[in-house]
Amino acid sequence: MKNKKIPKATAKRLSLYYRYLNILHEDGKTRVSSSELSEAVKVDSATIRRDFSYFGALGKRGYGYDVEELMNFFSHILNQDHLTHVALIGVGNLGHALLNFNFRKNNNIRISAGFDIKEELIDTVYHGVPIYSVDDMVEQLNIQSIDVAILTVPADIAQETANKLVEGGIKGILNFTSMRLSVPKEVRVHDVDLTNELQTLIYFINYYKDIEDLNKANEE
Amino acid sequence: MKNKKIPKATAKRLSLYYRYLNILHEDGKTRVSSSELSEAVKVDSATIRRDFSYFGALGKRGYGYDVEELMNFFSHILNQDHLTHVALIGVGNLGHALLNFNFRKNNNIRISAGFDIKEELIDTVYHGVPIYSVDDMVEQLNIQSIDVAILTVPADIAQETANKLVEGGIKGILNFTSMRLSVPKEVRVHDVDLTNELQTLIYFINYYKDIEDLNKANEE
DNA sequence: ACTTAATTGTTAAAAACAAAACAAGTATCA
DNA sequence: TGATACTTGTTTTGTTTTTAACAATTAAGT
Repeated sequence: MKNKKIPKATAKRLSLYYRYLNILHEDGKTRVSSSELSEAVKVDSATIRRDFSYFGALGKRGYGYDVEELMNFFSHILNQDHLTHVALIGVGNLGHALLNFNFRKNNNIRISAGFDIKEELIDTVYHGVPIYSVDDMVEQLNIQSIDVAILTVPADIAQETANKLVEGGIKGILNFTSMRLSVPKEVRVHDVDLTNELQTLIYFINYYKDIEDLNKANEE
Repeated sequence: MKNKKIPKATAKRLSLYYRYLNILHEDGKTRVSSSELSEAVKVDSATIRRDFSYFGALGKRGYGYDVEELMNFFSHILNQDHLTHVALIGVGNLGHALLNFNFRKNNNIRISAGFDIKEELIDTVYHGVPIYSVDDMVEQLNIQSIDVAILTVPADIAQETANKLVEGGIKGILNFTSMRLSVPKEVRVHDVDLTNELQTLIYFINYYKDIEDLNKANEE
């Protein structure tokens, strides 16, 4: 297996490309150019071509890319043929929403276990997902050989819960808590920081307003 | 008002810094060094100092930063003294969770209106937030002078809904849909792509596994 | 067959970002 | 007060990412 180094920035766009290729395929399109795709995914066409080229010559000059071929290629790259079992830690408001969320539209991802401390949740089944006690978490993670966890617990127990996840042999954590986690370097953490996203958006809006004001002021 | 250009990457970290400064302050800490903060927020200490320095000399050599002073400074930068009204478009599973989410812990953000098409939701109040019909959205956005929207509608109506938001004078959209939106350049969109986040995490996990295998293979 | 228009893959340049290194300044303590 | 240890702010260096530009190639039409 060829193993050129794929830049992080490129890797983060692969899933997006794959999704839009699926849409094009469903719409019956057979070919697509980098500039067409660029309009859809809002990524510069040169960046798209560059991204694709890390995986070899996938298109044809003067023609573009074959939608189905490219889709199948990315399907493989993104492990669509292998089912990844995911655990949901903390079945509160957000956890609940994520259980119901369309991850299953991607048939390579399945939330196969939930964990919580609330007695009334333990040993129940939500949306087809059994909920266990956090006390049994390390054990269950091992038994079910789960290696990805979605963390949606309160901030004050985020780190200790992460420690247990590591103990349970987890390889990746999608961290929705407001805390930054300390984990061994072989465990990968992706932060989804909703408060930060919203605050940053607001900052940018105000910042750009200032810039516009400044531009007006500079017309002297 | 001084208006040096703040790099995008720096801007995205400001809210995180602010949050941790608050935690330190609550814990009664009066001073903090860049290396201490670095451990907490998982950002290189040099990057922290560089980030801070865009706003001037905020610390003291040989001492560090005064927690309260720095916190107040960022509070101002992040518009904590000004209430931003936010609309939630689409009160489904995820929307529901976000209504209940702790944005109100930040006293500068308030979700002040929800919009949906489901008759049973319209004219009700969830968690203190009134839900309106999407038909009245443009009107209400104007009346309530809301300029930020959280978009949690199904993919197939994402773009048309975004168009209405633009019509309603929205300045920023936090986009939870799986679609990339076309909006005028003065409107800012931040994408929170949950499927992408999870897929990317899985990709990285497998990718690094490959790298390790490769390293072993290369021991020849 | 030839011409024209289209589009890739890649090279080169630019921009953005991160990290290392260190001089300048400050605190602390004997 | 002087010496030592510490920590910032900034300069320099290195890395990553984006974008522009264009030669090479293909498709399609005449």
